[in-house]
Amino acid sequence: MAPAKHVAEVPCCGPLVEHALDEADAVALAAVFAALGDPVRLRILSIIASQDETCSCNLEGPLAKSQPTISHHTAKLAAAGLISGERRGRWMWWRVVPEQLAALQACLAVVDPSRTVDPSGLDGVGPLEPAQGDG
Amino acid sequence: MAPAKHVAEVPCCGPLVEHALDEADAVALAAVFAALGDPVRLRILSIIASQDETCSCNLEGPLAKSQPTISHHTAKLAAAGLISGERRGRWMWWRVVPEQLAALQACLAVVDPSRTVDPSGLDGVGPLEPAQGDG
DNA sequence: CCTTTACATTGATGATCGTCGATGGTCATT
DNA sequence: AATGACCATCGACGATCATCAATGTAAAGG
Repeated sequence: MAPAKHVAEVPCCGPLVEHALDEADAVALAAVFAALGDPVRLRILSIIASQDETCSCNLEGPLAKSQPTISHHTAKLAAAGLISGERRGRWMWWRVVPEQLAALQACLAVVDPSRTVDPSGLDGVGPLEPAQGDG
Repeated sequence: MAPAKHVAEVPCCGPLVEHALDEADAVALAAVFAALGDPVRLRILSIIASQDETCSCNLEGPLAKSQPTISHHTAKLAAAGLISGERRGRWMWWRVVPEQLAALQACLAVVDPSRTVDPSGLDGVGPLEPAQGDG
């Protein structure tokens, strides 16, 4: 089958705080985030990103998933444009697409200080404050 | 009873390329990304982020969704720690949690340029056109 | 206290997703 | 050519999700 599956694009090249997202853009962007919304895929991406290239056969072991499941998840990540696969002999080698991750980062950019946001609230914004209130 | 809900935290304070994600961390992180994996929630977050505070009543109109649906989505975003709600009189006011977005950004941090990323293979993949002035 | 307004919750339904077993195709080896 | 190894796809099942109608709960006003 042709590997020319539709690769999801990140439509929001700027922070989403600038303006309300269009519906079409929201659908496209949500598809990319949805690809990250699974623990198995997140671990796959993590494993691939931690190395230069990763063979599919190296994913089944650590993730304790069957081969079709791994293939399914890698296909989803590839459709989201987060990884790109290359076939070397019998093995499939995956690598991350840094540009796509960078694009997601841009979408998650919070409002800059120049914007009219109460500075007192953003002053102490640094690491993650353990503000969990379950108790 | 609403505040008793467990607010998801981003366990991965560093880039996920550093090492393979643990399963528990992957589950927690995936929950946050899954909250962003829906177009409606993405638009809700966008609308809230584009303003200082947003009333729930201002969301049903632009999104063309029923009130329970909006409430459901805002609750999910709040459970993911992406927004935080405050009740002022009869209205519910939502605002983003910049720390959580910043934490997600950190997780999406790609490997720094010093690492060996072959740009030749990424030349033709670039969905991101740098020509995005947006202004 | 009662009415109105606004948000949260419940129950139900249709759709999507994650997972696996089975099958087919492609490449390397013999 | 035959065999084995490896990956993608298909079909199916169970689980989760998104959505809405109806109802409950909390706050503001007379």
